[in-house]
Amino acid sequence: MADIEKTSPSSKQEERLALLLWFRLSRFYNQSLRRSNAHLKEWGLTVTQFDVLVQIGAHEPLTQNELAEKLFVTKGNVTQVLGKMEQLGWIRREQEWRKKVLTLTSSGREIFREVVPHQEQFQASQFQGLCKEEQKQLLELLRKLQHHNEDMEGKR
Amino acid sequence: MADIEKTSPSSKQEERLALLLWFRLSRFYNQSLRRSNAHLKEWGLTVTQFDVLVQIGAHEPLTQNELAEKLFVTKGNVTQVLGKMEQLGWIRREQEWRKKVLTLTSSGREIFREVVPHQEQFQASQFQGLCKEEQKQLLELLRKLQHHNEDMEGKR
DNA sequence: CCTTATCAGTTTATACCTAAACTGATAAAA
DNA sequence: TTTTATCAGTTTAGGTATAAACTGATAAGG
Repeated sequence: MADIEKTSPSSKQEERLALLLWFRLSRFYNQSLRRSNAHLKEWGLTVTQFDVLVQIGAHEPLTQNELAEKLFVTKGNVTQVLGKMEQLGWIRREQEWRKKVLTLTSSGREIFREVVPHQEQFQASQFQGLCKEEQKQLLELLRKLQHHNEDMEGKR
Repeated sequence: MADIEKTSPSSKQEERLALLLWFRLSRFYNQSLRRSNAHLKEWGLTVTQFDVLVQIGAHEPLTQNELAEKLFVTKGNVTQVLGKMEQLGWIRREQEWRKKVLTLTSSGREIFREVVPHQEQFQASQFQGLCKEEQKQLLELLRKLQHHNEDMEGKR
């Protein structure tokens, strides 16, 4: 990983640090994602589907647009994912006003109740390399990054 | 984001913290990814292609398998991505022994030299919400997570 | 009332990524 | 030798994601 330094010997140290941070972050993220998918396979669902179940389960009823915002993905993506999940009988989409209202079916709720605790436990195991204090530190650093970038977004 | 707490009122605090960490991490990661892609569009390439250029540029010659390991993706994925990049004339694949040796073409090298500094600068701007000290902290936390999870991987 | 804007969701084209099965070649063991 | 294992890369099927163009409905202004 440290070989990134070979990339561009002329660049400033801070810039190299940022590139290194990005590589590490994406490595950890992708590793975790892959593992979570493998873990959730036991219940026949994917991380994306899990995320959708969590959001609808915690906030129903909500619209597709709201869901897209919470998941931080495009509405086009939500359309696709929900199509599949509706077909599987986990969620309902009901036209109401100019929006579509999302709710869990009983089968969706059952999966939600069963899987969430397992996934929470699994996710905890992924972060066990850090003690509780460090986990809070990480959370705080991520929060700062978020805020800063949202501000930048606003200024454009 | 704090609404995750509503998900499962019975779960232990540490487990909820882990789920929260995961949501924040994935949010920041995906946001950064999207922005990087938008930024790199100016030069007509994607983050994945940039990563490939960086790795080949810094380590050539290397094989597809080595590239897959460095990028932490599957070899099937590498096959696909390189197919496109070969077609665009940025890289060369030469059969040698039982492996394929990857090198940059002159056009690939040119892009590499031009884009890397810009992307480094851009990436630095993404982490500007943190001071240098905090950036090092974040790097260290990610390193710890990595190590812990690689150990777990080994034990299976 | 009619026109125009806005808004929720869909579609399309394209790229990324995985797991798992497969191909073809080299190497190792019998 | 013949068989078997291993190894690098490819293929396939399926899921995830985007941007951008589109549809159809409601709302707002003239």
